[in-house]
Amino acid sequence: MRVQDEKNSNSLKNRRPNGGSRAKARRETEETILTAAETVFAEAGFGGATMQLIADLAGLPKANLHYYFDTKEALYRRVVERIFNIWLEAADVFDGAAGPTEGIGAYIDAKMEISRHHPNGSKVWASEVMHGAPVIQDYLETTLRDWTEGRCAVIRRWISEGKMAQTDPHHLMYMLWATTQHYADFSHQIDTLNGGDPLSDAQWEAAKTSVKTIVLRGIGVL
Amino acid sequence: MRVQDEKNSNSLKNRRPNGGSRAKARRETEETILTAAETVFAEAGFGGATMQLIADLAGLPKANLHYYFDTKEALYRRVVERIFNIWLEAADVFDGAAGPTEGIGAYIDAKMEISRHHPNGSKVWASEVMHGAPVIQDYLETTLRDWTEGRCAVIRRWISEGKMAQTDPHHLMYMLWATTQHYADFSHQIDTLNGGDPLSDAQWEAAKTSVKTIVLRGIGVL
DNA sequence: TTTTTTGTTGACCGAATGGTCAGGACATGG
DNA sequence: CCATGTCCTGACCATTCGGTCAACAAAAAA
Repeated sequence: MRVQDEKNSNSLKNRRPNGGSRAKARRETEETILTAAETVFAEAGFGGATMQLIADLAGLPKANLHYYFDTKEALYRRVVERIFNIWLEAADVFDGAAGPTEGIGAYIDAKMEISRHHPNGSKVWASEVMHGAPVIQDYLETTLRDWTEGRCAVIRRWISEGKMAQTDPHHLMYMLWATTQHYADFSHQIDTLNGGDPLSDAQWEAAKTSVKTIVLRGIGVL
Repeated sequence: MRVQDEKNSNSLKNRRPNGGSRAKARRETEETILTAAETVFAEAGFGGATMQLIADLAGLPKANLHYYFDTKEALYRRVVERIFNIWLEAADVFDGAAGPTEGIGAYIDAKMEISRHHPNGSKVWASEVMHGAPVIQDYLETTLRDWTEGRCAVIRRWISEGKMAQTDPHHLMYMLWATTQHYADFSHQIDTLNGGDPLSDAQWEAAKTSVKTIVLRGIGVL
């Protein structure tokens, strides 16, 4: 419900715009489908999304989607994996930081940027987790768990070194995730409370500053 | 996908357990259906939920659901409205507070309690907003907007009275919503990172304390 | 009791959906 | 040129879903 009709206009795919190789064209078509799928899954959820809707948005016949992705669930899985990887990239800025001011501050900035530029991905991820992670449960139990424990260890070290206040690392992580991703997942609500307009550049900067200020002061490093 | 089969066991509804009035029985049946619907909508999303699944969980024939609620969308709307009202109740503790320590602290406690005891409701709300609020857009533009502006005015007053640090009220509200609702919406992820177990009583208390500590210190009232 | 209103239900229907398939188009390699 | 494998697509199918309906049961009203 929503996802405007794209049958004859504004499709993501212009047929054969490249003289490139077969493999390249394949990769581009896959990317087109994945992007369209991400949008539709984000706007309608897995159950509400239809292959026809995705096909229309991608500007391809429905049967073509099944040539590249066997099933709706396989396509969905690829979309979620794609997001998960982008999401993990933000970890880089966390690592190698001298202390919480730099590390957590940069992490907030990075996550806020992702929320701004990949809101659909964030929504699909949120929806997947909310529904019990039927597709990516293994990721949660392996990659995410390891990643989380690693960062929590860093936080604990910062605490023991007196670089920040005594704080439960897990709940701090949850607060960071929740707050930053909120700007993607609840963007519609935020826009509505902003008079119906998306946040401007300045407002995004203000958001980042507000989050960083409260969190960093909240862990005693301001 | 999920929502275990409840066709022959454990149904929410025991047929005619009351000698009460007609109106009372009606209210009870409606409540049974609404509770079942809330669970199914939370676990499967609007598109993934089926009337049959809700009927099975409620222990009623599907046709009976349509006697009480005309359409799936009408039933969904009632579920969302129900949640919205519970969610607004938490506003009470915000009002009449002498200052941010008391008001915001109590608000966090109240919202955390809701996340703990109405996780399905919170998930349905989150899902609705994430998908662009097709059903409750009017609530966002009227009730929620008014409510938000009211609290922001209070926060601004506290700031001008020197009771808390200079803080953007909207972004503070978003942080409160995001952080507290995260414990409901992402409970599956949190449980997974908790070794697969739900948070214990003590862990819930620790969560509340952590959130309150960081936020209150973050706005300069600790 | 009889009548009327309210509640209950299995069977059914049209529409939509995920997925299939046979055949055609097209590029590549010989 | 032809042969071959890749890519594309309209038409089609089985299943499922939301919703309807007519008949039935139960309670209230008369």
